[in-house]
Amino acid sequence: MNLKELADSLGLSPTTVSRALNGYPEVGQTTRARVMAAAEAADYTPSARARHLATGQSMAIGHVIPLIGRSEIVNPIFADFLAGAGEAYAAQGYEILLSVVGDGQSAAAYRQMVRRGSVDGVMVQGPETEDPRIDVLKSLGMPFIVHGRTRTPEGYSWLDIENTRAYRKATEFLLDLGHRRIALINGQDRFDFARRRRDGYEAALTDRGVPVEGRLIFSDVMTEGYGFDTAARLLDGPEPPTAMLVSSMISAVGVRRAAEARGLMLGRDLSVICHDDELSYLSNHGPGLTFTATRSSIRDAGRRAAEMLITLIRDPGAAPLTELWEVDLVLGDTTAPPR
Amino acid sequence: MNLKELADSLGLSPTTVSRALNGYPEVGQTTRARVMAAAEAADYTPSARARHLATGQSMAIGHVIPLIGRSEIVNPIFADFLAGAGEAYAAQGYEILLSVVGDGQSAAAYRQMVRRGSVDGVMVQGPETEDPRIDVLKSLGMPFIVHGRTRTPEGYSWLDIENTRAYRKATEFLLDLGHRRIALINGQDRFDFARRRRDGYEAALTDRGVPVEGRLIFSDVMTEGYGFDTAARLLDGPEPPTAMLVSSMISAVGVRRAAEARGLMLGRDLSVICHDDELSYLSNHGPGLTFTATRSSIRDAGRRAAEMLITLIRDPGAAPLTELWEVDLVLGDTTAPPR
DNA sequence: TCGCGTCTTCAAAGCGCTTTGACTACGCGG
DNA sequence: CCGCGTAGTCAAAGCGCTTTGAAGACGCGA
Repeated sequence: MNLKELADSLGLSPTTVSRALNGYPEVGQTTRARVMAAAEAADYTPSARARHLATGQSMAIGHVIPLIGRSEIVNPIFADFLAGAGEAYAAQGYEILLSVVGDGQSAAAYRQMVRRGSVDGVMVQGPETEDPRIDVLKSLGMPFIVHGRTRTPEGYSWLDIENTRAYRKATEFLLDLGHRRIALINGQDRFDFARRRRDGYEAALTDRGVPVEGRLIFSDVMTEGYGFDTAARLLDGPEPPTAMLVSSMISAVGVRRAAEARGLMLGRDLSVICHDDELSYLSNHGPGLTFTATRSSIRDAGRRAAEMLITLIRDPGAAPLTELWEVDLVLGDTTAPPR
Repeated sequence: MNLKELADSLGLSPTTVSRALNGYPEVGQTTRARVMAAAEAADYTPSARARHLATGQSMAIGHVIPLIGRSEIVNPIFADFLAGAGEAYAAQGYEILLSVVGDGQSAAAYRQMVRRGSVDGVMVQGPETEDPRIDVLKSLGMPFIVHGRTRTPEGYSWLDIENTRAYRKATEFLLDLGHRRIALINGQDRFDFARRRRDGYEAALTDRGVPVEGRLIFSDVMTEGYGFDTAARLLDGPEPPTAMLVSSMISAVGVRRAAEARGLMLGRDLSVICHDDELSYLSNHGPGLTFTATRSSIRDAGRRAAEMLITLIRDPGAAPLTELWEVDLVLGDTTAPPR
């Protein structure tokens, strides 16, 4: 059943039927009611394809998931971010168009989505300090928003958290407890969030006159295994750190595993602070040992970023929108003065 | 730049240009070369919207992510499944159309995607023993494939793993080691995979004359916290089990946390077998303690299911496609005879 | 020279909507 | 009784592709 058939069956023109269904005011009360009833009865659904062509909109937002590194890892935060964003999109009638591509191919993937007109806006995740995707998107003239930012976050819209300040606070907290050898188990250097966290960490140390030691700073893809391996190496080495600052709770789980394998208890023999994205399947609340953590909900970020993006789509001429979220430092059981 | 303008600039008709670009044979060698060069030079990309309307295809596959339960949890395996599927789709020019919906609304979401013609096929994940989505999709006449199956898996295409056999094997392995009190920390009852795993577990116990005890069987959303809470309760209770069979590695991490908090070491004081989906950020290989596990790559499953779906789309009249994968039981460090 | 098959190319008709501009009917004030 | 504003409806023109059916150009054998 298409619009024309529905119109014929009602003895009306497609124009009137279309307007009745889409809520335009130029349709009489009774006519509208008749049309709605007939559409309902016939189980009529307008063709998205035709509507997209006619309106010039796609009612879809482009997301690109890059597979990181040689082992093509999916960033585990994407699922919850998508869930948050999806909620906001759904509320406004947008769908997600998702592309999964190899590392380094995302700029091309965005470009293709936009050129083809498959999307009305684009979401960028995990920006690097200098991210080529941003210039590509600027030049394409498509609304987009970045979750995170680059080194020079000007001329585009973004939503980010106070990474630097959070890690400075966390480091200061450990320093206040008396720790001096604090390791940083960070994400990959190329990502801007990792650089900012490191900045916060180093600034706190420097302020207190504690030397920044390269041997205590690590960066890699934040898997559980990375946390385990790094902590294992540190704990087995000379002068092991008394505290560790871990950029992901998943890696922190690996750190805990390494510690416990050595009979060390977190919060007694080793202090750990991690960043908690509030992943839905990895909660840091409830009974049992909880991590002291810098906490910010990735799901809320997804939701808000999506809302901002929709605002940009509706008002393309607007100035860039930016939001910078404070991050809580939440006390758990994994921090204590060094023994 | 659209097709008509490109054609005009070449002094050709849109017909010829369209055919030249799409590789149809009715175009002369030299003309084709000219067209390709001009399209390249003008950076011409055909409008996906127009193409979809003209061809009647959407070149997209519908995926729906349900938010499970009151706390709206995202199944952590979805990300890796998507990554695998996305790879296969990309190879054939398909995109993913993703919808995130509340628990219980997925049937409606699928229905809407299909009725609107936004997708050419549909992927169903996490089927329940009796899943209404399957009847809806059958009646809609759209190609679809189910990752997993229902109790009566007939009349549709699916890809599943040997859940029953895997859990029977795992249980037998624990029985062979001498365990008699084996707990099952399973996924939610309503899901078919959980029921089949439980079947395998109970069959193995019954075969050996070991009574099935309701107090040792649990089912819930498989978070880390669920593993922790359940293991904690069991270990603190009377007659704690000497072994646990856990349906997800994430929950198994929680089990490990509960055990270690009580000074129990996995593989010495408590045996644990979990199911390992080979999530990219939670590897069960490498150094340190690894779980004895039933292993099957969720990413491979995604890739293969996507390939099967594309086959179905290309040949709509074909009989249902089904695949049932064997599951490895991989020896790790977390199993030993009871003390 | 004619007719016919082959190779290229094209005009035009969709695909199923939205939206513009025009038209009709009606009521009301002048 | 006329003119005009307003509400309701419609015909037709897009949106930018693909695809059908037809036709022109060309070469070759009869």
